[in-house]
Amino acid sequence: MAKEQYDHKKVEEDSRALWSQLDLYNTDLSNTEKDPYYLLVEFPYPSGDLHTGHWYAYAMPDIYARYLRMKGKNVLFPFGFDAFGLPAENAAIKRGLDPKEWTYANMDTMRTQVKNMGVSFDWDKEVITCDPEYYKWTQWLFSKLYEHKLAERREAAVKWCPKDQTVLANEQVLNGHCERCGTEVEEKFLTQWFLKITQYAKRLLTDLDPLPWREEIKEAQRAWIGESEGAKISFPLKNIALEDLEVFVEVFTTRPETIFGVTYIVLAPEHPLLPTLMPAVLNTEEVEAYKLATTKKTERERSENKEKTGVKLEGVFAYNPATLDVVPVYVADYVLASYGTGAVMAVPAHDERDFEFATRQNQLSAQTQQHHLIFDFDGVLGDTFEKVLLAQVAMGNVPDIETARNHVLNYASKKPHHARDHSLTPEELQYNYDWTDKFGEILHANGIELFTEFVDEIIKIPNAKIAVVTSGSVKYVGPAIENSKLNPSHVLTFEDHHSKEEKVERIARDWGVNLNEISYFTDTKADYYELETILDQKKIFGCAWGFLGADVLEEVMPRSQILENYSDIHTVVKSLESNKSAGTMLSIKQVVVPCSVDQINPPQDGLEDVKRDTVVVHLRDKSTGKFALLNWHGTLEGITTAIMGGIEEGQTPEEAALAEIHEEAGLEGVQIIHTAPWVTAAKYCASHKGQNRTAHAYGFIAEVENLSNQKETTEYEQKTHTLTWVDESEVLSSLTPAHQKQIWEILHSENALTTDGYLINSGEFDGRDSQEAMSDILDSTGAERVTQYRIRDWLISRQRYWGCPIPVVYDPEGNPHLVPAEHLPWTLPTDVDFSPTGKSPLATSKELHERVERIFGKGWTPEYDTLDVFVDSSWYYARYLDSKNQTDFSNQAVMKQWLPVDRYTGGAEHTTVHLLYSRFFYKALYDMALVPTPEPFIERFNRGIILGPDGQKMSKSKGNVVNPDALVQEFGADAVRMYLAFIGPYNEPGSYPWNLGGVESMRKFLDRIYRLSNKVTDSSTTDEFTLALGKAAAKIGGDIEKFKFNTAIAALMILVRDLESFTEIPRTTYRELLLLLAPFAPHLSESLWHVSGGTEQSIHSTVWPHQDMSFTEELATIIIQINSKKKGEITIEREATEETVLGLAREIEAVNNVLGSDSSARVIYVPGRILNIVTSVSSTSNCTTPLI
RNA sequence: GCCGCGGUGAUGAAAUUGGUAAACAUAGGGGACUCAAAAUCCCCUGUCGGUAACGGCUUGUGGGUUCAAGUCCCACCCGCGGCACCA
Repeated sequence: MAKEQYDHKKVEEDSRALWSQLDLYNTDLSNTEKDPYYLLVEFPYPSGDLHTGHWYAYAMPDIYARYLRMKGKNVLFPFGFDAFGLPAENAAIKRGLDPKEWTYANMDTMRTQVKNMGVSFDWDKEVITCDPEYYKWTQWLFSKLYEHKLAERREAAVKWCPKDQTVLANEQVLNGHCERCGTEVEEKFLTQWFLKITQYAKRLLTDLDPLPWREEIKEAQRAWIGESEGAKISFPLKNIALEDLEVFVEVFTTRPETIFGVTYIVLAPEHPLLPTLMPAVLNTEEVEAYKLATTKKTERERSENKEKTGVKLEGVFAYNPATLDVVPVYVADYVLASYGTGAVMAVPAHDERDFEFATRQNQLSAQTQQHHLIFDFDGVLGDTFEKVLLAQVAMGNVPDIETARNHVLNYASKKPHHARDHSLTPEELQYNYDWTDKFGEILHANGIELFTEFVDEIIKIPNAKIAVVTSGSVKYVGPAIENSKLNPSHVLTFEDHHSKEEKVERIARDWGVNLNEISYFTDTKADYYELETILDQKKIFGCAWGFLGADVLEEVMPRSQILENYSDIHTVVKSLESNKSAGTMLSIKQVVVPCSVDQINPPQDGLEDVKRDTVVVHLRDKSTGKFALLNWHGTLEGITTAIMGGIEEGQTPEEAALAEIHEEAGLEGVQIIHTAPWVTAAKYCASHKGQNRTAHAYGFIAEVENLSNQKETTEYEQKTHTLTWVDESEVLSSLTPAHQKQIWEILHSENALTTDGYLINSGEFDGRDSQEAMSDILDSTGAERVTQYRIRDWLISRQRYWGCPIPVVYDPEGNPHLVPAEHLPWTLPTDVDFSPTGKSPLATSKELHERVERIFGKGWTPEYDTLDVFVDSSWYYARYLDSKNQTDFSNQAVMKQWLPVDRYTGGAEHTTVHLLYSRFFYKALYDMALVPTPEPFIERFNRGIILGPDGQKMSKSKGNVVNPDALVQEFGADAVRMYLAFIGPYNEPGSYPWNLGGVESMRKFLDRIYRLSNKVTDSSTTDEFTLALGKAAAKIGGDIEKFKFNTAIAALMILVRDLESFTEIPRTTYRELLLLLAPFAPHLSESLWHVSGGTEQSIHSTVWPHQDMSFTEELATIIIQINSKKKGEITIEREATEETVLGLAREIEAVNNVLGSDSSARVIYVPGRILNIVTSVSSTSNCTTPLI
């Protein structure tokens, strides 16, 4: 009589002894009779302790390995150690241990622990990367890569971990921190070894597509490789005199079609061209300071600082090959030196980052350079003069206005002379002013009003320092100044003989500002000419205030525009500068118009396409905050839009907007408060005109003070639409046409416009689709189409000790040479100082130096760096196939049979590091005909993470670590394995909190199977048992193949529960149950196998029960539904006809009622599944109990 | 921000790929055996109404397609993961 519980310690010991005696898992790789299957787990770093994660990593694939063997496969399931790495070295530094001894001792411990899990690894194939037998071949493969120009030594900016005192590969830097220790990485410029993974970027990408991996793994790799299609465009550079510098900046862009919108060029601070350009740069100090500041910043600081910084290269310009414009050149660290060409063409209108930079740059220049305003009226105002002249006529001093004007012109003819010749004495000048004296009193009377009005506006300009310059005619302006809001500090008084130069210099001195920070408003042509030689032309604002030279000054800025805008100096500057691309302010020029197609009236084929300019105005009622919308009637019934209409000939968009508000809403006195930054378009068919239209829309937000003086609109307007007011939050959802929604969104966006559309402001390409025109634009600019990758070459040098020595030596001239194959393995010296100094520990080895000189000659020196450990692990799966081979890295014949790996399981953290490196390495070997296939792994499963019972990641500091050893002691290895298998699906990226009761419940389940042996008899099996076993075997087998161990165990539980309901179980049935249990609980199943049968053979070398197909035809449960609600069920042969089922279903009262009362009832029958009766008659009657 | 994956009871999770939602467990409740406890066995356990038979509702939210939707389509919300100034 069996006991209640099994003795897991004895069971496990006995089983292990048997397996070792039978040498069960030593795979014969040369066996060609059985189908080979290569199951690979990521080999561990020998840290010395085995935790829950290791159990999960090895015991789960073991279920599959055991299952596959039972299915008759020749399974290779090898194990080894990724034994080079920092912890060994740190143990050496901290505790004075020998890294080698420490590592080998840890491996001994881990081997025992792994064996206690009952994992069926083939230890015979074991690989240890720090073993010279292994790293000899790592070195040999490195040599091959070097010979094929895939390994290269070069100087580059590299990531440096100050804590680990070594460089890191890009893949080992997470968010600017060292992946291993979390220390913030620094940037250094060093000569290091690289593997040219970038050459394989394209193939790593395309070969990914057919792999049956989970999408998130493939996506992660794709993102890491980061392919983008674009073009390289060359911009010639010019100096301040716009002479060619014979230097070209090449930029990379993915949107070459926006080249007409380029307003500046940006170079990365590390751009190699920069030193060449410096002689042409005027502000060298500023540029050097910026470069220094950025190189001091860490990568993290650079990207954390959201504000984009940069400096302009004064005196250097780039020539846009498309627009033939000259644009400024900046140095800014938002451009990365290591990507593309390290330079970009900035299109602020259509690129988010350029937009940010340009906006910020414009804000800065507005702040720093527009603060000092000078208004110089020379004492006379043009409009005043007109009034004065009229007054003179009226008073009879002159007969007519013509005569009056001639007096004035006579005066004026002397003015330019006096302005240029400052040798005139005040006495001499006095003569010229006699004429003006005559007008003095009248000026006094009439001039004040206009001046005061002007000053009132000027004074509102925020943060502006204002000076009003008066001159000899101060006696006329003086009273005006007194009458205005100006105070004495606003006024500087000069004599007429003072030149403009003197004036400006004094202003600068008195205010303590730079000349280039002064903006000058003047009113005369003469002043303008003279100022030109002193001030930057762009800072002079002629406003045609004076009565002369209006023609010239109006060209600079029309007076009407000044009047319109002078309350906002930023607007003045912006609109002025947008006309001059080389100005201080960066223009933001839209070249792509997003275009939507009207859904209700789409354009029709064969009609003429007419362009039309329209306005779309969102009118806001200031008192309620509601917005006006139009509900259209007639043919446009159901459409809701904002106020809208066409722009008539000669109208500005603003004028049109105000006119439409008047027409459609009957409102006046409306203010435009916001203008959409971008023009959008819609295509539709104007069927009444028989034409297709492309409507450009200028969006506006306008505001109305009050609705009290709203007037009736015309009858026509009233008929076509109704005006409604809605809350701001409802506007977007109320608008019906997509284009209207788009305008609303653009009115509220402060971003660049990154969508596609058609081109404007693009010369000959205007009107063409931006995507379609791209290739023609490329051709016209002589651009080169290129594909760029984000991935960088793999930096493999490490300034550490415990790694594979790079098999390179340097001749006395410093040139690298491979260590010849006969000297491999190029062994790691032992006489070294481990302490991390930033220099490689190998440099301290006397033995290494002597070895090099002995072999290669005097003056030759060794390479001191060791290889990144990821090189070691990039090919270990090939070594498993012939791990003891002395003459080759593996075995070609065996590789041909066994590679690629059929299924590779591991952690998600290796997706972009180990997995990508391995694929690259393997492809490189494939190209050298060293491995048989281009991809190393057919399937890749990333396992989930086991969390602590608190749902947090297990860590010693949190005290939530589950120790598997203690659980194994108490419940046995099989229970721990099964609990892990049951916790959830393995091949999903989830995470599972450890449930403390879980292992115990699994143990109880195992005990139930153990106790079931009490019921075993030698009676022969019945169909019932055969059917149940067959079903379970198929289900469990299928689930194991999919790594859905949780549902496999559920099926096993159901089987056990069913068997428990019998008082007697046939021996064959019980033994088949044990077979199904074997992959999950290898020890217990082995033990029970022998107890119940007495065979000498291991259960793990027997065959998985197959489902007897003659028992698969079974009854099906058919669900009877009325209107898709379950009313009962019928168990019947799977193939039963509709009539049969319906006949039986009639016995359900509800069904019968329906079929009796509703002759139109429809019946849907899916054989083996469902019978659904669809009726409009409600089946209120209660249904009877289900039938058989 | 972009990309990917996901969202189902108190919890881990199932669901023949469009066909009985919640299998199998854990936790909880009740019972049997026992002087008692452990062990073992049995029953209940999505939610609302009802003593019950039974009925209504329910797979993040809102729509849609369909005889039928956790599963398909559209919009949105939330969580996790990857990339992130990559032009």
